[in-house]
Order: sequence, then structure tokens, then C-alpha cells
Amino acid sequence: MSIAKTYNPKEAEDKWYSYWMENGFFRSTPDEREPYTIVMPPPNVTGVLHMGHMLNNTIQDVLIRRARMQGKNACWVPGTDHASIATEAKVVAMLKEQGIDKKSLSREDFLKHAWEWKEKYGGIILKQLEKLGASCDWERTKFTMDADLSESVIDTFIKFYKEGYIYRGVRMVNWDPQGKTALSDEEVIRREVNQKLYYIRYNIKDSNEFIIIATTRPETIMADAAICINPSDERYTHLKGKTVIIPLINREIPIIEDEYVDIEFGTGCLKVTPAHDLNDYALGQKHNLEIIDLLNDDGTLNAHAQILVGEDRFIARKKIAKLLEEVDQIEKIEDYKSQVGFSERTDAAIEPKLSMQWWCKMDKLAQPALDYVVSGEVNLIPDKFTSSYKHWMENVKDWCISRQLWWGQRIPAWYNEKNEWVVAKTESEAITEFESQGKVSSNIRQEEDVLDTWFSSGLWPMSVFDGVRNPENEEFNYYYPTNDLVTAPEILFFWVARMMIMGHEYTGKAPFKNVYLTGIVRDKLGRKMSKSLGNSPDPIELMAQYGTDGVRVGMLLSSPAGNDLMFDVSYCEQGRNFANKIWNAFRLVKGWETANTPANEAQKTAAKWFESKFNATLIEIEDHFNHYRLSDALMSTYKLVWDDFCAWYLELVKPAYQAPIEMETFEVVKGFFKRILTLVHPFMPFLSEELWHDELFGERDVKDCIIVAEYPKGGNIDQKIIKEFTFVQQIISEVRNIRNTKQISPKIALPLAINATEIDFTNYQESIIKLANIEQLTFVQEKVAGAVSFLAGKEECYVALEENIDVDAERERITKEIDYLKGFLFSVDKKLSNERFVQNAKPEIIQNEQNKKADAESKMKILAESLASLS
RNA sequence: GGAGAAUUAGCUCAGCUGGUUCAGAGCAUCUGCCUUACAAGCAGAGGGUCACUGGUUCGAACCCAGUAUUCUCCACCA
Repeated sequence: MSIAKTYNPKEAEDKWYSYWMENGFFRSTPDEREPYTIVMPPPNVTGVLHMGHMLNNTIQDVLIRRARMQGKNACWVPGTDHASIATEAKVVAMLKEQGIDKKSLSREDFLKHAWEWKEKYGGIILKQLEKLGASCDWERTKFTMDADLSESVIDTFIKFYKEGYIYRGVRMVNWDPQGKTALSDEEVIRREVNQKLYYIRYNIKDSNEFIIIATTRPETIMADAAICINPSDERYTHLKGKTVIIPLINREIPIIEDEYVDIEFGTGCLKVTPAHDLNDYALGQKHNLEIIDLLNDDGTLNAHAQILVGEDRFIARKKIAKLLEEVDQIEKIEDYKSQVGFSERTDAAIEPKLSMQWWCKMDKLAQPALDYVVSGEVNLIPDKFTSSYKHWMENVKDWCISRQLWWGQRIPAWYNEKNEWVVAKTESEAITEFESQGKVSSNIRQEEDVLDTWFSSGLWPMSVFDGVRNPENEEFNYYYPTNDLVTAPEILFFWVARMMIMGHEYTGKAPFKNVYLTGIVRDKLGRKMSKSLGNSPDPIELMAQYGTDGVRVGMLLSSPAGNDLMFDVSYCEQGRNFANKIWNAFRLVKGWETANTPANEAQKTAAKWFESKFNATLIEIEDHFNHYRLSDALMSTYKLVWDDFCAWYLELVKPAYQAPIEMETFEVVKGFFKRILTLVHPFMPFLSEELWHDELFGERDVKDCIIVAEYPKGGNIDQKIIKEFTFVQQIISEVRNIRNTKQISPKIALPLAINATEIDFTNYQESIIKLANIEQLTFVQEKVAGAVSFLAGKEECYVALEENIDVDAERERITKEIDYLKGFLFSVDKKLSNERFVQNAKPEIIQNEQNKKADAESKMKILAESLASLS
């Protein structure tokens, strides 16, 4: 036999992926079938495949392949996200390496470089997804900055503006001094940081007294507008209405009073710096304080600081502290831990900064998106995310949507010479608009800022089908709303919520029905896998090592929805072994010669059993899929294949060495095998396709591929056979166990006698003889003396060994079993004799207890007789 | 500081509205096997005071309260 002993994934993978592509199996066009749509969460163009993508896209591929096989019109839309900040940062870094400073470039030239970069590297991650076997419709591949998608974004901005959701205003924003752009709250990650708390003395004007404030940011004292105390703080009553002098620069500022100040914290005195702190800003507004912004966009001190101009904020902090010490204005310095915000994209410490930005009003927009989830129109899976989603949506704040970047959709607002502005799609429309408002319309210029990336991602499920610009188009009406969204919980608010908001605004419908939130892939130590930690295996290498199917199985086996997954390569090993198991089952069947003899009863019964077992498992699998328990669905499949099919069914029908198999049985086996392959296909697409095309399973047309083969449908389940067969299995196991404990070689056939009282073993006896290696199977009505006995159900079985049995050991074993049953019966009796139990418990439960009792009693009777016959 | 979740075999997890089994699976472990598909395998076995303490109930891994530990999300305390 020339078939390899192990499955070789490499060949099969390349071969079948290009075969599927060539024959257009991933392609989707609207027709009469039921649609099944998934839009891929677009990875960043800057990205390379990591374990998270791997998990995510494996899940999507399993869902889409299964739907395709179920005869649905499966459409999986791939694409990438322009990720403005991350990409712009990357391009800036690349230019820097070439000695080009971004500042020296015009917007147009910079964008030219950026697009070049995108063309060169933007497709890498999608190519990697092909390796994973992703069966997306590549002809639909979209990029969030494609012309049509960008236009959708601009149209949406204008629509939202006209509807009054978008406004422009000066607010405190999260400023990223490295990316030099504003960020939304969601793009800021807070981390606890070890800091110093500086206690600084401010002298009271015309007095020898001073007041001490505590701050972590001494570099901002030059921007102080006031000192604030709590009005009910008796320590400072005498200072009310006085003014203090800011150290080093000697500017005079008032002492104000506000309940906001916590008397307990620090010194109970607060310096108010409206330009550099969110709360201070609010206080400043309330008390009408001057706003002094002493920072440049890059985080260095500007002229307003008066001293240390041009120094970076962190260097300035240390220097100021030193200067203050020199003039003896520092009372003390304490170690202190506090939360500091960092930019999600650049990891720079966020600076609260006052600036003019574009905003999207969220309260009204959020309501329907909240309702979708609360009403269950959109399911979050697992359900536990619903509460945090609710909490977030009920407390949304306005969304800062402008970014001071070039890479992205430029905001369609226009300014005239007087800095008046209008919102319009084109320059000429803007001119018209200015004129209609009776304003100057010459020399107008477009807003420099671009929109937040998530503004375009929010449109993704619609814009990929051109549903924003052209809502009546056939594709959009057919494929939208989509069915399932598979994504990471981290972007539930960033993205998922905003898709619902935008979907609702345009269509009045949620963009999807189910949101499957995957867990985070962690290493064995529970740390998130990341490039920076270096604890993540390279998925491409994993696939090379274990085969794509093996890795897919490995990922899925351990990832219940929403639970983090502690990844370990041993899972991939298990996946690879499973692939190999199937491969070898194929090798077995492939090697059989056939004979034109009819199947015997044992084989027919085995087939009936497996048929029933298959159908029962199918129901189980369906149920798992319906609840998005993919790992359980896979495990059920795994056991069906490994245990039921290979370990039992194939062993039952396997012909003796070099003997042929009956044609009839051969056909049945092949039929089962094919159905197993279809069941396995969504998880292991390559192996299943490879085997599907083997001549063993007959001639195939070009398009007769498993990827579009019919997914198994349910069928008859013979509960009686399933039940009887469990006893057969038990008998076989018991005999094997006896062999094992008595150190008898499996080659030595043993005699077995069964006292059958309930089951008709006619159709099973051959199977028992074969799998338990029985020399002679007899049916008896009475005890067999001197034999080892065991119970299978109520059937007592005897194995007579050549050597004399160890009577004491047997007695002990039986006594132990009787003792167990006694205890068991005792507890059942206790229940049944409890009046309250009999009164309160449901009838079927009482019946059950009675059955248990009867069962245990008859077993005990048999055992007692055995015990008696021993002596 | 607020909210949510988790805690079941060495590991990763099931256990659906409390009532078939003094709790199941996969992996790992142990024992015996290179048995003519597969040692990436076969056969068999062992392994758990269901975090802790109380409570509700005829009955609790499951419900309630508290404690401990862990995780996640949210929040402006200088």
C-alpha cells in the first residue's frame, strides 16, 4: 500500500485552496436561496496575522462553511481598515528612516507615500488569511478608504450634520502629543503609574503665611488660575478672599471655594489649572477663571509657561521640582500611584487639552442601539456582555470624531476668509452654501482634520454592499442585515455599538442578529499574547508545523464563546492527531478488497447502531451550533469520529487479515465515511476535501466538492439499539478489563457465558466474540461455578479462566459492590419513605426513584446469589 | 470608588429551569501492548470535601447571604 502513514497537510492545503478559488466556490451573488452573511471585522492594513485573528477568522470560516453546505447563499466579506493613527504613525516612521520629515511634505505628497505603503503592505494579512483556509468572497474585498466607502463616510457626516448630531466646539479632549491628534475616550487606556505627589507652598500675598497644595504635575503651575478650598474647611477659613503668588513666576491668583474639593485628600487644597485638567476646566468654567494653555501640540512647554520654554513636559516636571526646591517652596515629595491615560495607538501619555474639535452627539443616537440589545433583537454571545453594554450605552458621552491627521476621510467642512464655516460635499457646493447664507465665499479652504477611523468602520456592514450611497441596490437588500458578527469584546463599544447606531440611522434595522464575542488568546501564564511581549507563536509557523486543519481544531477545542483561551501548542498537537486519525481510518477502508457476499446480521446491526449514534450526535451538534458552542460542537464530532466510528464501528466490521469485506457493508462504510467528512469539513476543510476526492468515494465532477456538499441532515434514531449496544460495549470492556488485571494477553481467546434475561444477543454475539476475543460464547440459565463474573445491566456474565479463581478476591469484590448497592438503596429508601418528598416531588421523579430501587434490588439479588455460590 | 463575571480532577472546561449515576469530557498521568489503519496509535485504570462559612429546601455543584481569591469593564479625586 503506497498511501503515506500520516496525513501530509502541505500538499493538500495549497492544492485545494487554489482549486476552490479557481472554481469560484467562495463567490456570492444574490439568488432565491436564504442568505447567510458575515462581514469580517476588517484588520488594520498595518497588521500581520496574530493569534486573535486566527481564532476570530477560524470561527467565521466554520460558520460560513457550514451555512454554505446547508444550502444557504453564504457571503463572507473580507477587507481591511485604514486605521488612521496607527497607519499614519507607521508611514511617518518609515519616512523618517528615509530621512524625510513629515512636516516637509505637503498633504498630497504625504498621502501619496501612504498609499504606496498601503499598496505594498496592505494585503499581507489577507494573504495570510488564505493560508488559514478562509473561504471569504475575495472579489468583495473592501478597504475602508476605497473611493465608494469614503464617499459613504462623507455622506454620513453630512447627513448627521444636517440632522443636528454633529457640532463643532472647544472642549477638553484627550490629546496624544506623539500622534498630535485628539482621541476619543475609548482610544485612551488607563494604567496605574508610579508617580510623585509634590507638596508645593504658595505664599499668601502680603503675608508671611503660605498654603500647601499637592500635585502630580508641578510643570503646570505656571498655568494655574486659582487655588481652591472647600468652603467648610475650617483650616482655611481665614484665607478666604485672599490671593496667592505662584512660585517661580510670581503671578497672583485668587483663592476660590468649591464643594468639589475633598477635605480629606492631600492638604485639602487644590490648584486649579483649567487648560490641563478636565475637572479644573469644569471648575474654571464655573468660577469664570482664565485659561492658560502652556503646552504645545507635541507636549513641550510654550511661551505661556514663561520658564523652561521648549522643554518636554516630563523633563520640565523634574526641572520645575528642582527649581522649587532651590527656592524652598517644596514642602515634601511623596510616592504616589495614580491612573494615567495612554494612547491606544501610540502609547503616549495623554494630555487633557482644550481644543476645537468636531463632535457627534450621542444620547439620541445611542437609544435605538441600546434597545436592540435589551429587546434581544441583537444577541450578544455570551450574554454576560449585555449588562456592560447597557451600562455604557446609558452613559455615553459625545464622541470626538475629528483627528488631526492626514490619513483618513477629510472632514467635508469649508472655511472662508473670516473663518466662518459650512458643511458641504464639494468646494463648489460649499461656495453655493456660503452664498446662500450671504457670506464671503472666496478663498475658501477645506477643514484639515480627518474623521475618526471608527466613523467609517461603523458603516462597514452597509458600505461593503454600497448600502449607504445606494440603499435600493439588490445586493444590499439581499445580504443586509447580516447574520453573525464575530469579534473581540474589546471593541464592543468602539465598533459594535457604532455599527448598530449607524445601521439604525440608515435602515431602521440592526446590521446583524448575533454578535459572537471571542475571548482573548492568552499564554499559559495567563498573559495576553502580544508581539511586544514576544509570547505569541507565529500562526503561519504553527500552520506549517501542525497543518492548518490541526491548528484550527486546536484553537477551537479550547475556546468557549467569550472565555479567554489559554493557548498551548498541545492543542494543535491534538488537532494534528485528529487529522491523522481520520487519515488512517481512510487508509484502512481504502485497503479493503471486496467480495460479493451479503452483509451478515452483526454487520447490519452495527450499521443500524452507528446510524442511530450518528443521528443522535448530529442533534447534539446542531444544538451546540445554535448556542454558538463551537468547541462543544467540535468535541462531539471528535468523539463521534474517534470513538464511535473508529474504535467501535470500524473495528466491528473490519474483515480478518487479508480477507475481503462484504460488498454491501463496504458501501455502507463508505456512506458513513462520506457523511463524517461533511460533518468535519467546516472544522477541517483541507483534509476533508482531500479525502472527498479520492476514487474510493467514486468519480467526481469538477464542481463536486465537499465545500458545497450537502451537510448531513437528521434521521432515524433507534433508541433500543443504542441502549442495547451500550451493554454490549460494557461486556466487551469488562472482558478486556479482566484480561488486563489478570495479565492475560489479548491474543488468548477466553470463554464467555452470559445469563441473558433481558436482551436478545443474537445479532450482537459475533461482535462480542470479535472485539473481546472470545473463544466460545455460550448462553446459560444458571451460575457458572469457578468463573469470574460481572454484571452488565442485569445480565450476569462469566469468564472461566484456566487457573482457579481467587475465591477470596472475588468474594471481596462482590461484597464491595453489594455494600455500595446497600448504601445506594438506603438513600433511595430514605427519600421514598420521606412523606414530604412523596408529597412535593414531581411524579416522574418519584417514579424514577422507584425504578432505581427496583433496579438496585434485582442487581443485589444476583450478586447475593453469586456470593453464596462462591462458598 | 462603582459594576459584572469567575472559583468543579494535574491542566482546559461541561454540568440547560435544584431531583436518573456520593459529578462528566478532552488533554495529561499510570499499567499492559510495535495486535496485519494509525505509537501522532490500541486496550485498560486511577484521579474531585464542586473555593470557604452559614441559610432556604424533603433534596443544593446548582438558589440566597457573607468571606476569600482571581479576572474584566467603567470612573476626573488633585
